[in-house]
Amino acid sequence: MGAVKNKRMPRAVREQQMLDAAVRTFGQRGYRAASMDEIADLAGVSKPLVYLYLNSKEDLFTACIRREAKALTDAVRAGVRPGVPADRQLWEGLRAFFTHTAENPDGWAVLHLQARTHGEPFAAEVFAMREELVVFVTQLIVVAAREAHRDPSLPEREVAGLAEALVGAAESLAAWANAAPGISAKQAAATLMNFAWSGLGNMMEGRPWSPPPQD
Amino acid sequence: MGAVKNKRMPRAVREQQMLDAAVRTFGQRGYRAASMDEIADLAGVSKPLVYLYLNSKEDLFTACIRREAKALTDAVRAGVRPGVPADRQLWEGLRAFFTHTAENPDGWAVLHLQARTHGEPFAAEVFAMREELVVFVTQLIVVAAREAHRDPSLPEREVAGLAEALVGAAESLAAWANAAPGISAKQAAATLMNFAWSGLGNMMEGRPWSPPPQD
Amino acid sequence: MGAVKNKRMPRAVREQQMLDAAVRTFGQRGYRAASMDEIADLAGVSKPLVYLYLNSKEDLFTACIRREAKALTDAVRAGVRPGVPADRQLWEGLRAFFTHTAENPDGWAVLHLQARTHGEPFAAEVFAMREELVVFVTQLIVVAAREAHRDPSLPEREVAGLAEALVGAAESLAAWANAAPGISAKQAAATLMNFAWSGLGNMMEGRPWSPPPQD
Amino acid sequence: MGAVKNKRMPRAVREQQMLDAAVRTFGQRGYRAASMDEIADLAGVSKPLVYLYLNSKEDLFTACIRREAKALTDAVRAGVRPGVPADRQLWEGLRAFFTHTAENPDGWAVLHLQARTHGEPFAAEVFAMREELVVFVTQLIVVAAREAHRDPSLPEREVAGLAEALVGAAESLAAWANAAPGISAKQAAATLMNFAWSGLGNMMEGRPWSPPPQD
DNA sequence: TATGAATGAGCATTCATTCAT
DNA sequence: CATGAATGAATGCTCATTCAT
Repeated sequence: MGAVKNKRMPRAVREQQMLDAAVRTFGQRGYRAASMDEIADLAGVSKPLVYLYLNSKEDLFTACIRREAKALTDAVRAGVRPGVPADRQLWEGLRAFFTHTAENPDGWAVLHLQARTHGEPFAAEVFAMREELVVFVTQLIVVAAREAHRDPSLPEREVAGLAEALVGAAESLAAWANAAPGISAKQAAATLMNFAWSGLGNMMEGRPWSPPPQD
Repeated sequence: MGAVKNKRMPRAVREQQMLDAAVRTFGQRGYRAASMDEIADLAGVSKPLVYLYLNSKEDLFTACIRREAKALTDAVRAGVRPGVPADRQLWEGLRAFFTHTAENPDGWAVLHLQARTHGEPFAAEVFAMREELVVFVTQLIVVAAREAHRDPSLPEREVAGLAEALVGAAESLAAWANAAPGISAKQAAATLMNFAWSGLGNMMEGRPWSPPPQD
Repeated sequence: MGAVKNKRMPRAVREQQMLDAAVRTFGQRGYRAASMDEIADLAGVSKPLVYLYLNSKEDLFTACIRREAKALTDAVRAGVRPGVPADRQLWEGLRAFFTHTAENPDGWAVLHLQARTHGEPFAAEVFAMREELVVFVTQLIVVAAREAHRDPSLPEREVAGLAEALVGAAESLAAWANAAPGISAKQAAATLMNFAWSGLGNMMEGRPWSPPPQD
Repeated sequence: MGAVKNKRMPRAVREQQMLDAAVRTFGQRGYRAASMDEIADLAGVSKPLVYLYLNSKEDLFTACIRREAKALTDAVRAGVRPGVPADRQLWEGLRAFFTHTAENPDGWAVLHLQARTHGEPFAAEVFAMREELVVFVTQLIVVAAREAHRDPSLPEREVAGLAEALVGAAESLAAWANAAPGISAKQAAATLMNFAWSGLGNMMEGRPWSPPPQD
């Protein structure tokens, strides 16, 4: 078995152990390739107990997705201070995002890779979380436009596309930063922030965005 | 069966039929959920013939990935005219990319969703293709910097990260454009080009990148 | 849960509650399909308590069979007045039989359908009850023959067969009367009594048996 | 394995072997207690082949019911000569019925015990067969009444009840004759015919029905 | 070139039953 | 008197893969 067998634990604790094991297994093997046997084993319990508490493989997977989605959005929200300027908020959010995904690779794999590839119901769960992030970014873009004292002339659909592109780039970079050794969460965030805020054209004109000195 | 049964066809033709069926099935059901039965049926042949020609499910999946990866990179390359300025080349590449993925949703699903989620060997195949695109973009960035008559002061790793972010954003937008009705490949390309070249900051200062008029 | 949870009840009462729940569940789902979980739940107790009182699923099923068998034979016996003529006794017994089975469909299902279909030990229990009824009917036939002032010329084995046929017909009609709406216990008893006493031949000669007027 | 392994048989043959094994297993163990493993083993094939040919346990059971029901009704029909008088036809039908059930105890157990106890869909299958027999008997009763030159004064529902009782008695006696050693199909048929045609009352008056001498 | 016949191995799920309190 | 926590052992079903023709 994969864990020390602590017998007779309260239900809530056992459930978390099971979710831990499930996230790890789903993240590494994939939804279909992960077997309930392996998950139960890794959690240090028998299979029937997993079913007693979490009903089915589908329900277990959904529970994993929900837990990890909440953990990620909570982490991003907790990393952003509401009062500061929009670009600053974006920067903080990105840092929190890259930090969390780096620290929870299996959870991130479940959300980013597995949940989207195994049927509507699961994809819908991640989609909801993703929308939260997209909305958050969209608002920041709008606020930033207002702060720049310019016409908020960007049409709505355009803004949606930009937010989508930004979130997509972040998701992609998270995998890149995890794979490439020596890329810290901070570096990943800086790269993306630069790209998003200044654009390639500007950067090459020697006018990059630069992170606040104390970060 | 899914196709008219034409007996005794040359091997090359049969293989393409099988790959067509496989890409469609893998793209829609996922690697594990796709059964060899369904693929053989959809291809209009018996299962043993599939094995005779393509050896195993893994090999078949790999063959799908390779074919679709080649088709995508070929499409991008074919869409870019070598002589033109770097930003123009980038724009053309993005258009070709979004057009191809929109026209081959199953192939794109195989590459973007399935291949990365089912183990190292398959992920490595897509990774190779992705690298081709990243390298292509990286070169464009370097050339653009040179064309801007500036020091290539961007450190190499930084450039790699930018290219990565751009490709990631493109991949993400491909899914978005496919899902949202009414978003054309051209619109998606424009959104991303604007975002990448000018950056959010510039765009809000009223200095967006704008596509060449004749496109 | 299926019943109000009254804590701390005397054992005898709890046992009856469990048997009630078990008869209902076994009767409706069948022996194998009935789960101890469902029975315990319907009885409003925890599973270990069911095991504490009734030992095992087999024992529980046996207890159900015995209780229902006794209830049925008691009902038949109670419905028959000893002093009256044999055909009259048979008529009273049939009425009691059809009335009881109509009022206890789950119990009757346990005896007639479930107990006989799930292995020797259970079938033997019902067989014993059935024998009681067959013996009762056999005696009535013998007495009737004597009352008719005829030689008891019917050989013993023949009489046994007749009783068997009568009981079998009754069992079959019980299901029929329960299924067909509008067939009362009395009607079912009359149909069978007529059939058994007069026979088809006689009935068609216009000489049916007729029930006593006051019934 | 339970049978000699003859490899590579045509599908139709294998299917019959599987049905043979299934009828035997279902008849002896019951629907739920019978395992697909045991059936496959007894048929001398692997489980997947059983599923390939018969789809599911439910479908397999249904196939058994249909085959055995058809065999039984065919046997009864084949045993009855259309031209002869009604009581003679009934007698021939009963003989064929008892002979067939005695020769196919497992098939009879499937129909009489198992199919009726495991859910509506299965019960409906047997019900259909039973109805055929009931209709057959009902017609015989009507014809007999006409042949007796009497008013067909028996109301329709009454006749239905009589036919039901007769078939029920036959079913019950089939089990009895199978269980009691030394009771031949002919004896069982005679007992029932006597009971049904003459009635207990008549028999005790010394006026039994008697089988045609040549039988 | 092509296929009907066949299987070993694995997987999600359920259930009767017991232990510790 | 009563229960929450836990499991060993099946069971129905599917799938990738091969053999004989």
